[in-house]
Amino acid sequence: MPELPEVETVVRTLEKQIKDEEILAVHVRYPKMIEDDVDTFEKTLAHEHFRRFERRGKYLIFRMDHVTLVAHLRMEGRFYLQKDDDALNRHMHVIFQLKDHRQLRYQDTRKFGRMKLFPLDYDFTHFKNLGPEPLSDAFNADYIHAYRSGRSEPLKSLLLDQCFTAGIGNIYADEILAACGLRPGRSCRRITRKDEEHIASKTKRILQAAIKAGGTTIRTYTSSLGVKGTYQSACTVHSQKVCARCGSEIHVKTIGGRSSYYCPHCQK
DNA sequence: ACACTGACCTGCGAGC
DNA sequence: TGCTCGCAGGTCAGTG
Repeated sequence: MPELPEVETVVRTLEKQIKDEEILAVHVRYPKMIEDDVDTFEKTLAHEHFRRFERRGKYLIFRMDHVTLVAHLRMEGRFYLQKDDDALNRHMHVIFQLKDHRQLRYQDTRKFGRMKLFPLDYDFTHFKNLGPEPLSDAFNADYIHAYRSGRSEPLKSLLLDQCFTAGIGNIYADEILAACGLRPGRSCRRITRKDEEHIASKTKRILQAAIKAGGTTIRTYTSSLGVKGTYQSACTVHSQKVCARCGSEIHVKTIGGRSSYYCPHCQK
């Protein structure tokens, strides 16, 4: 499940590997993956070069010469960079033939990922009503206070709301709330100023640590190009049986439609 | 306007 | 062993 740290890792890894590489041709094997007309998509990207690599929330943004390619990995999307004579597997849905006999291959077992083209200078600041980047100064206690006013949803749902802040998914939402000592089911109406400050600071600390570790490798997800993150060993509650802090049994509860892990002893 | 549910997909593991 | 079923989760459309 690529979240912000995993997407950041993929973007930075691809930047190292394919910056200024030319696409000779694109082959889309699963048309629904492309939100544009597939023929136009393939033709537009031919002979474009990967120039700049950006991320907004969980979206990967590739600035080419004349167009911007945006990709969302959803749950299981990943990029591989392989030789063009390496065998394809049946989950590789979009193939970018590069000039140097390599292919950038988008693999997605569950076919949830999407790609779309935008104008070269498209501004993604307010894209899809995405909230501020959690690592930016704009994501602070005052902002959290203003956003949650008038709302009563569980804290877990708030953190997963991409309009609140962009890039947090199920794993990091659980980890952030554990670090704050707050239960995922707690109403966002019932928190204090101190909690708001904790949410802002713990979010930044956890995401930064995860980026440093190259993201989390959990279940089916590994980063592109064989890069494996190591952050999963730092998870204190998510997918855990026992609380790393107090040894209590971790509880799992569905909140906002997602399994939420928490320690009933450490989180109130 | 807000909050919740199901659809999109496939593979995997539990249970019978 | 072999089958069915539920679950995994990011986003969005649809519903209450």
